[in-house]
Amino acid sequence: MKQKKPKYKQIIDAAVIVIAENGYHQAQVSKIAKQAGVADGTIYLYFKNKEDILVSLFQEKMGEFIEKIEVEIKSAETAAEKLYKLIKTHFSLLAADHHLAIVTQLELRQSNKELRLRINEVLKGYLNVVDKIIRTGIETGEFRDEIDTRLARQMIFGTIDEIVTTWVMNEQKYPLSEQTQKVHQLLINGFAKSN
Amino acid sequence: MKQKKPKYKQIIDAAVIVIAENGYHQAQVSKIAKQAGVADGTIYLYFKNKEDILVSLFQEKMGEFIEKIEVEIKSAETAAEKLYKLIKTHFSLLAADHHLAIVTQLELRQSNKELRLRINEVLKGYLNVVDKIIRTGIETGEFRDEIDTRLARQMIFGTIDEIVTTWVMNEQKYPLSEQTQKVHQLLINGFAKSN
Amino acid sequence: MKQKKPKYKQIIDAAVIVIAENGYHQAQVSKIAKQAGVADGTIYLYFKNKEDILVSLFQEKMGEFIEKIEVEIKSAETAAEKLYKLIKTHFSLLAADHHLAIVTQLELRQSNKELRLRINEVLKGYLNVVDKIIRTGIETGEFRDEIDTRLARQMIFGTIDEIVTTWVMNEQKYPLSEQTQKVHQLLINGFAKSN
Amino acid sequence: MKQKKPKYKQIIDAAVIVIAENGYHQAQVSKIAKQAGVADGTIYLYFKNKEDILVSLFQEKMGEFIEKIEVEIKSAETAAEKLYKLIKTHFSLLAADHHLAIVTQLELRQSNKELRLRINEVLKGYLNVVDKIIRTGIETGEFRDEIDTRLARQMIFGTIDEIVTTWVMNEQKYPLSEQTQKVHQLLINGFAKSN
DNA sequence: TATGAATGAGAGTTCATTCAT
DNA sequence: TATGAATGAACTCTCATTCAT
Repeated sequence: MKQKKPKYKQIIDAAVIVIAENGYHQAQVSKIAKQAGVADGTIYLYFKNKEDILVSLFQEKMGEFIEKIEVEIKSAETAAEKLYKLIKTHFSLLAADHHLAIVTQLELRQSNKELRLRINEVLKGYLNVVDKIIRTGIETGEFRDEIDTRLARQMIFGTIDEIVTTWVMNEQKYPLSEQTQKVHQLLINGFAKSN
Repeated sequence: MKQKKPKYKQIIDAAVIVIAENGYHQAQVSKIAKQAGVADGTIYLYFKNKEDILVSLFQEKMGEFIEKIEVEIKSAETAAEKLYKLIKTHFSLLAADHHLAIVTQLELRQSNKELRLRINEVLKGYLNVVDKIIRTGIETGEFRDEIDTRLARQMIFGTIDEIVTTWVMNEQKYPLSEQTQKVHQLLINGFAKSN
Repeated sequence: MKQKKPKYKQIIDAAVIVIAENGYHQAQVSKIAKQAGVADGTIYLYFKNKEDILVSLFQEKMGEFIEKIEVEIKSAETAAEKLYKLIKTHFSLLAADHHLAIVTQLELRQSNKELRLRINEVLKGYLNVVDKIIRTGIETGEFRDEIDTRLARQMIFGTIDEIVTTWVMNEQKYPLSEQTQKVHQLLINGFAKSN
Repeated sequence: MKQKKPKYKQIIDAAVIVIAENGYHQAQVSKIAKQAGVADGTIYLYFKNKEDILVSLFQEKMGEFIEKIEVEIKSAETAAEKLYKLIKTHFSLLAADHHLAIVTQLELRQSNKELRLRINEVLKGYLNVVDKIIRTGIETGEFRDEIDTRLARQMIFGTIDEIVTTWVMNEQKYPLSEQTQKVHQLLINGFAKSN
């Protein structure tokens, strides 16, 4: 059913806008339909239910997100460089789409436990990319080999996520990308062998 | 005035249990009242409205949380030790109260933006404690002095929070406290001067 | 938008019945919906809220009321005859619709001040009709020209209203229309030039 | 039980003030108690329930009202003069107590049917005074003897009541007493034999 | 495919009254 | 007499989803 027809993307984009501008709990299906320029009932020709819109939204956007990050990372040689590219791309992509930043950092977190579990499923793709960088770093000897991959991944994701969330909550007043260097330094120091 | 009468705490403790066991959106006032052993109307003799219960809950619990952490930290000499104590106490307190862990890591985050802003106000007390440790570390020369305090604080909080949340989402299957040493190592490496 | 669709009138008629039979404070929206044969939510497709049902009810019914009275009055020549028709039509219309009589004389008066102010707005249409009769009478020389129009209008409306209310409170045990002649006589004597 | 102790009157006067200033539906028992300077529970030592406060209020005030009117009327010779005194006193007493005017003309009418029936019981005392004047007028030959006493009484009461209510609704902007002469004229013309 | 009118379940909060002190 | 903490019943309105057209 869920075909990648124009209307499918149209509805998802409408959902991002409506949620960003009205907040999660004020994003009624009828509002999304209106924003998308379709009737309420039409939504249900493309999505099973409201939750399905949100999960699909996250899948679509996170899919693009991961794709772009993987492209960037490929061109990097060392694990440290790859981590740098990951942070930079993560920051850039969200800084470039304010609506999306609000939706992923603030609004979608208000969803119930069940929906958040499904979102976490999608998030695993991102976390796998992080894991790969860490393992690469250990294999190449850049990172200390007693590092616990899961903890390292949680540190990377937790740090980046917290920084972006604070930035969104402060209404994106300062440039996010400029923090890349420092954040990268802090994280790398945590992993790297001391020389 | 909202005095710390027995019934006040009784209702807050009931709220923690009800929210943890039923989820944020299924935690009706009547359920909390029943759990607390009072009539629905009695709730409103101690709290202005439902939101007030939740903010008060967070204030009370976070207050105790910060108090206990500050006691532990005082007895530590170095900034590194203080950070160790902070992580250990944070992990221990949540590991010791499964209900509270669920409520703070998962359920309370489903609240709307307004309530989350008020919760963030309370959270600032915790973040100030972290800040103090970082500044101490810089002053004593344990930490590199080019460290950005805000980013370091976000790294510490983001990392700890992500670890605890994952742990709660995995239904607290593995011991949290045992991670203290490794987490501390990762973070300290990020801050410490290399020798 | 509030179009005069069948369902709009259907709900208003249901409201009259429910309020007359249960009383103002026992006329829950769900009861009105049931009586109208629609779902609770449907009410809100046609009315903004409960108060809007009541104001609309009064507007609709008073609108018809005034229309019918104006038709009757037109065919009368003298001011005295016009007044006679007004009283007669007023009595007849309420005597013909017991439910409506109860609602307008007893139940709707229990509404709060704000709603009553809005009802009074609607009532002005009726009072204007009365005023016109009085002014006509003065102009044609039937009525004494030192008469204070406002007081005369208050006498006419106050008298009619009090008579109808008493009649409703006495459970409409005696025929209302038969009083027309006497009431008219009393009022006209108040206004007419003595010969 | 209902002894005329100071506290009994104290509570009734508090009720008048609270209802006048807050409106019928915002006049909670607790507010009346506070205004009277007693505890909520104390109210129930002097009144059976909330309705009893309102009926008693009406009884007390209407009692004084009738007493004063009867005193004034006694000194008048003709029925016409008696009617004049009645109107004048009615207007004066309400003009002298703005709170009471609001309560009797606007707020108490929002009570439910049952309470209004009990209030009407009390009102009968007033209506009897009116009746007596009418009968006197007929007996002395001042008034036409084909007059229907009930209708005449309804005309008198309806007219006066409507005038006072409009005056209260217009926030008592113009002097009420000055209308006495004209109102009296209108009514008397209705009843008097033409010469 | 597309529409949009209709559905109906579900919960926070107030306040008159009681009763142990 | 006097207190005031505690009680608990009661109701409007929203919004995801359906289905006849």
